[in-house]
Amino acid sequence: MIATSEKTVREDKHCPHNAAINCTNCRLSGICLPLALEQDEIVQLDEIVQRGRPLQKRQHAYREGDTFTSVFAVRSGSFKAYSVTDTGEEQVTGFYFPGEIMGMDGIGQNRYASSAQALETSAICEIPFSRIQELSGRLPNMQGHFFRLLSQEIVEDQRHMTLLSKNTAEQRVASLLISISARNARRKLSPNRFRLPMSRGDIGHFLGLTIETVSRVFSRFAKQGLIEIENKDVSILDVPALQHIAAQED
Amino acid sequence: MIATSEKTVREDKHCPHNAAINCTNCRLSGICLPLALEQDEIVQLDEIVQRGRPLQKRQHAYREGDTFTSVFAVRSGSFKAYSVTDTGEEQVTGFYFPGEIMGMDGIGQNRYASSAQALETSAICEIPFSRIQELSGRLPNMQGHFFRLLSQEIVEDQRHMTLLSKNTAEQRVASLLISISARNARRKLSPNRFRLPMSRGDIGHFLGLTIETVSRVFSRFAKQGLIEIENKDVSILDVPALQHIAAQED
DNA sequence: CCTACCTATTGATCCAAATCAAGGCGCGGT
DNA sequence: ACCGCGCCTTGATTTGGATCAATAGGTAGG
Repeated sequence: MIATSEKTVREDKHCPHNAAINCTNCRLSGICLPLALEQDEIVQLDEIVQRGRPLQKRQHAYREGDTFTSVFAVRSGSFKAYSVTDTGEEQVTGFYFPGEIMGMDGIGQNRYASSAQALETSAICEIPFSRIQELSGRLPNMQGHFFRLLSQEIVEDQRHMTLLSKNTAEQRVASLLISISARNARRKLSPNRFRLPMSRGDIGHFLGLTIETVSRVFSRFAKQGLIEIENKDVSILDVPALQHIAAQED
Repeated sequence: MIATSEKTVREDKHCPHNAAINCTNCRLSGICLPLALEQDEIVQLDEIVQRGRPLQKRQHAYREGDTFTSVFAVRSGSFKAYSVTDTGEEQVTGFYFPGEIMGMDGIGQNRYASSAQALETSAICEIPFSRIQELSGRLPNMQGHFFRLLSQEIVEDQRHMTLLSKNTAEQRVASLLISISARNARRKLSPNRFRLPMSRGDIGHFLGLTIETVSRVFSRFAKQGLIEIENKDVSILDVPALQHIAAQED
């Protein structure tokens, strides 16, 4: 009932990464599911959340086509969600960082519409959807929070459509850097210096660009003094300039 | 509490288009909200649905930035949902036909993320979201149906992202024709002969193409004998060929 | 019925990013 | 420490669709 594929997480109380973690003491509670809940409601949520052993790089939390059972909160590390087209090309539909919820595209068809793969060693919280529905029936805050979460994903996807349909390569890359920077800031990490967990290819498959174009844009930004980039480590030197580019001004 | 903008629909019991319409006898009940509900549940839904006078072409059901209050079911006619970028360009995020629900992008931020404009004289059912939440708390079917609706919109948006990022102009246009054809079939209308309610520009703004490219692709399809097109009236002559193109085979 | 404007078609040219191609270098494995 | 394979960068060339441009057709208003 819980496991969906050979690589799904399993309980493992002995792993130090899992010890004594619950929603109440989790440092992500301010940006994750508990956000909208009262203290006693968080306790109820906590009871249905299943915490597994860490996933290694390239392991999947779920796969496109698997029967939908749960949504997943990222606790540490990062994921890409992607689907594969008829011609075998990969479309990355999103990146997920700690505190963010993935897997909601599976609700409608009872199977996941995308696969979620760890970009580095990562930990997740699995939340069985049947329990969420049950809880949502009793707790209006929970129901409202989930409606909002789903709606926000729609809005983000529509923004991404606009990016893909209207923006230049430079605008797309700048937008991604700004987005990752902002999400880091939300988690009290440096917005100016971070490591990109995904490959150039992943970025290209997300932004609708080839790997060569992504690479060239990074080089150009570096040459212009907007960023420093060495491999996957980025420093953003001129945030306003990047924001300016991303906002397609001029 | 109900009205959101100067152009929002108003009750008008004298309009023949509205007479004696409710969810139980509506011929769209098989594809609209009542889909997942029991008979007595439909009656409860019916009580919160507000039916307005028809909207004329170019009138809006709601506008980007308006405070979110309701979602809308299309009863007749058609709509485009669109948002405007920083540079004033229009991105069409979707087309809505009878039986389909629009406005769900407003839930997350309490304001609509897009505007919905009638492409022809159209009628809508307004459903206050606060009432939906309340009803969803009591009726698990209703809650489940709404979760599914939201999730399906995510899946469709992600498919559209893939279209915008990977497909050629011909594949995009073929996909749209197939999509409209399939939605007509669902409403027991001809899948082979229909009128496109939107302009070439709207199609371009939806598919990430210029108006010229859309026009050229239509001409090319006509020359190849795949469709006949005269202005907004289309006949699809070779469905399998179009599906083949849309599925990006070859 | 005519006029004026808006929408669509068609042709010519241009350009941003894709594709093709060739090294370089970083990292995991032994 | 070294090897080897993928990943990344950079350069040369091509191309699909954008842009620029001109005309035709449809329709709402007078």
